[in-house]
Amino acid sequence: MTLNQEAFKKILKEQGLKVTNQRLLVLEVLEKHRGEHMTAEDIYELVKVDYPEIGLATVYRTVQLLLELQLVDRINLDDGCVRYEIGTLIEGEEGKHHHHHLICKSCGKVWSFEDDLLEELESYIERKTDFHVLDHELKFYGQCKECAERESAEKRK
Amino acid sequence: MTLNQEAFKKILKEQGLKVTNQRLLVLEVLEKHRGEHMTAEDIYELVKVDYPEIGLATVYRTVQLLLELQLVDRINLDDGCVRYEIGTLIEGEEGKHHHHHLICKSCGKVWSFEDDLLEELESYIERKTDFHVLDHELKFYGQCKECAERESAEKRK
DNA sequence: TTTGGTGCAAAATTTTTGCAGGCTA
DNA sequence: TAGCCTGCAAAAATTTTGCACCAAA
Repeated sequence: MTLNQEAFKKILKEQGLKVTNQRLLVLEVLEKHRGEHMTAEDIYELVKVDYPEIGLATVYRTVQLLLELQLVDRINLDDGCVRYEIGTLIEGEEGKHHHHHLICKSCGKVWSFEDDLLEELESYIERKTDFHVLDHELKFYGQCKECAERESAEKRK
Repeated sequence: MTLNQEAFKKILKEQGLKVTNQRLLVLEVLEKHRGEHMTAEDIYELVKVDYPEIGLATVYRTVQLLLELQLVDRINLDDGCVRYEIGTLIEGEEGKHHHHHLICKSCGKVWSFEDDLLEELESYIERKTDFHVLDHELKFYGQCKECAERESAEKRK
């Protein structure tokens, strides 16, 4: 049982929510797959290995809960399903420390990109508009090295 | 018949595609609602006013086509449906000139925000990684002025 | 014991697809 | 006329919901 799991239990109790196996297991799967972008179905399949009686609806309800507790981020990679990724808050770091996503239009693979430049843009928005920024999501679409090379090789033929 | 419609016809013909009423009407609706974020269903309802025999499947197929021709942008406001917005290319301006979206977490309203700061970040990514950036989508989540005021008024009670 | 949580199945939503017929070029 | 395009309906895919039962506090 990891420290994160203890922290999660504490958060649940503080919110008057119940600690259940299903909730612990969903969080555990997300933690073990940190940095991946998992659909509800992905999580469901992995939890089922240790806990076959879990239902898909519970996974949906649990990720919704984790989202509200701000323990996971929701990402949409435009492939028709919503994806979830564990956040950094649970590790004790203060403040959100998001990364951006680079999505290859050819093969669909996704890379992460760390950057702080948006803090600047967020404070600019706060100054210029009446909008209070809490969070952001930034995706770059383009082409990865492999696909660029493959396509230029195909052209040369 | 607007100039844009003529330009669109030309593009279709250049691509060996057929000019149909349905395609012209979908584009026209998107143009008349420039700056809005329309679902396929929204477009369908509006086209039906002038052309009741159109089918929803045709709208889906047409926005997909417009996307491939880079005449519209796809946006996902995390409300469960994909939205489309006419781009700026069709007006003759060269290069993409995207705007970002400010999404209020309380009321769901969406504002646009013009900015060029991301060009810088894009070229930084090109330098630092093997990824060739073609496009981006940036969303800010937060709270609009009205919702912030309403919530602080509710607290004071 | 009480209340919230879960599993299951059905429903709801959004989007895609197959096919026969229609329209553009 | 030939083949792309369309409308319709069915299918697919994802997510939500109702309800009876179960388990945590």
